[in-house]
Amino acid sequence: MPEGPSIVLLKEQIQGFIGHPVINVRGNSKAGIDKIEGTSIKGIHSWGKHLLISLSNDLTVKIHFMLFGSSSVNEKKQNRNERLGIDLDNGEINFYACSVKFLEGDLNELYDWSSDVMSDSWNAALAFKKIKQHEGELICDVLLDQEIFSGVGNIIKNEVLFRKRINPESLTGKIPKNLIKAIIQDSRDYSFQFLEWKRAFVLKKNYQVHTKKICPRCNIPLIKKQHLGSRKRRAFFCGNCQHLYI
DNA sequence: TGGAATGTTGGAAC
DNA sequence: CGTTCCAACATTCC
Repeated sequence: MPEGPSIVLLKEQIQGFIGHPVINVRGNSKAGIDKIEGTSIKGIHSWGKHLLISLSNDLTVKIHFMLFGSSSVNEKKQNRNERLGIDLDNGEINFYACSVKFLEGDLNELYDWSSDVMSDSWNAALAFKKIKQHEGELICDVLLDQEIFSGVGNIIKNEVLFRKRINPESLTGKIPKNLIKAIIQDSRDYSFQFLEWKRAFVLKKNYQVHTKKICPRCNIPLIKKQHLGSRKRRAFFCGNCQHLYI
């Protein structure tokens, strides 16, 4: 469940555990999860693809799902070992195949919430400033930069570039400023659209280009590049209606 | 059915 | 010493 909106959805689903005591801690994580025992849940936050569970002992559990991670709330997955399971007095949350780490100290010092496209504190003007430092990079790489667009993943990248009609191989510095601003705006708008489609279990059927073969605008074959950019991620795009700026 | 993917880190290699 | 490359992680889907 890797991209930012999926983490926001999970965060919503476990809000009811805030303020509740931990009854038992399970799992094969080597992060020292016994530190969770005897605490209660103080708060639940997210930053980009990070799920952050703050505890009453002032530690925060940071969950990152990487590519394959998953979770289940108030049930266990069959035939799977939990990486981390937390039993509360009103339910349980289980995490599988994810990275578990502990953070110490004030989250506000550790995270810049204004770079999270899903955050109330999202700052589009700041994103624009940061992008100026990356004008020599391809736009497909810049959109995946978690310091600029925290929470944007490969699906959101492909869909936003299609929606804004920009070829992923475009050189960032050559894209007109108004279009850079449009990309920044849509990275947030589309992420919230992604959230609502995911919530309604209709995300995948709403992909326009990601994993698709035909351009829904031009009705011609899409281009698929397997390892595009310095991040070497899959790109799906239309060579006709997505303009290349070089 | 096997290969690849909604991702990141850390260490080796250059 | 900076950068770039690669393995590792480990599950689901087509």
